[in-house]
Amino acid sequence: MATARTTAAERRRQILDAAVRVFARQGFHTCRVSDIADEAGVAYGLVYHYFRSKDEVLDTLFLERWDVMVEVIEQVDARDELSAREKLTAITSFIVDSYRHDPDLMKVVIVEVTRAANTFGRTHLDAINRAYGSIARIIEAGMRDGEFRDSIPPQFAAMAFYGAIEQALTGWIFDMLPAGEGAFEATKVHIVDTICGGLDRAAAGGPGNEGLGSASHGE
Amino acid sequence: MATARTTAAERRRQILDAAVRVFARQGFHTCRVSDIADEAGVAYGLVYHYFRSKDEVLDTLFLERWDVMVEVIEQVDARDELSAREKLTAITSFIVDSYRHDPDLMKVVIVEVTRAANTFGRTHLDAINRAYGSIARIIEAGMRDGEFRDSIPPQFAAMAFYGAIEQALTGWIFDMLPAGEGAFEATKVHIVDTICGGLDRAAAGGPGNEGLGSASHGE
DNA sequence: CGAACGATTGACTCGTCAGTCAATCACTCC
DNA sequence: GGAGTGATTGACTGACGAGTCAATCGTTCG
Repeated sequence: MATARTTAAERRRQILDAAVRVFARQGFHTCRVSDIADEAGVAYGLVYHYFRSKDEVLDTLFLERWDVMVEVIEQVDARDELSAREKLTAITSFIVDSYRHDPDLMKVVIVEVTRAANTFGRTHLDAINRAYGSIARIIEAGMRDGEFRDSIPPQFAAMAFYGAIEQALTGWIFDMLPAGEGAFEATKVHIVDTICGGLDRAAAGGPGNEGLGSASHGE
Repeated sequence: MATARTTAAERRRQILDAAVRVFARQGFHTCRVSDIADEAGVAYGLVYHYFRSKDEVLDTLFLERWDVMVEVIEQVDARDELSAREKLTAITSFIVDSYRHDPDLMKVVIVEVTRAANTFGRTHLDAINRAYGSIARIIEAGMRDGEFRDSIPPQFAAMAFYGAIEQALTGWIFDMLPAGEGAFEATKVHIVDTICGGLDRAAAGGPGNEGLGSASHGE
């Protein structure tokens, strides 16, 4: 179908997309390669024509997404007109929107790689650390400018910040936190508000800046 | 050896302790039951004399520790003389000290169960949520008393708080954060400082209360 | 001493998959 | 048309590891 032709790239994508659904539904360790093939409507062996191993499928999925994220973080950092808090807001927005846009993929990235650093993430620790590092740099700059207090190590603050985001997504993934359209925007504000409230030199009062446009999306 | 007698309870413990070491070293999914038996210096089949399955070994390890933690959290909450911030400090202190006291066990609890909610944690989601709930209640009370701002949902704040702790431990586990004796006490302060700074109604300035004694320990 | 009973042993069974590969198909180009 | 090339198929293999179980050991107690 679809014009006598299905390109190699399309087939590969088809398998990757099926893998996302299967990993999200059954988990990486629990599913069989045949489940991926079935979901993609493709023969077992074809998966091995496009990927060296089951691991490589997950690796590809993770890196595809993570690289986009790291790049977005770095682009955000480069926008000199933004305050540190606005930068963190933009990053939060991008990640939450990534989840809104494709919850299955983010579930796989987080549950199977990021939060599974022993099994898989070990391979990707560098990639993960690159993200932490970029965030830490934003926070550090904020401290230098006097926007943030400097009594907390930037590296730790970055982990707390990213941790809060990941925690929110995890809460949605496992139904521990109410999801739904409304929750997304509200949570963005809460994340930044919680973390920055603790970083801001001045203090108190309501949330700082809201309604900042989100960073442009991946695909 | 050891006086003709090794009681059933001791043997069981011996196997559990070996399992902690093996799980911490190789990961739950990667290790074989025979690895546990070998590490314990015991025959393969004996593991099945004391436990129904490999899973039950991990379950036991997790619940033993988690139950202590939940109980400590509830005890801390009951101490009316403490402010909400002091309660959070006590909880942070307990968890960080748990890691200091037995890093392998905490690594297993966090990496293999808490952070792997898809595989295993699913079974333990209730237990995990009980902890979040107790923390949320402490934060909610702090809001009622005017100690904390009430613009953030307590449930979310609890996740951010626990998330920051877990993130710090994860950082130590995977060498992403400097560990070492000094780091433990400093990190306790940073965790509470980061989160409460964002929760405190008033603001600014240095960390609030330091040097609060930690809650009494498990065993 | 010698049942009796639980602790202990480790070889074995049995199911499960990841990965292989020889065969077939479909398209292109001469 | 038909040879060549790469995509596609799915039965098969080989390894691995959880859990079983019949046999042995050691202690206790009559």
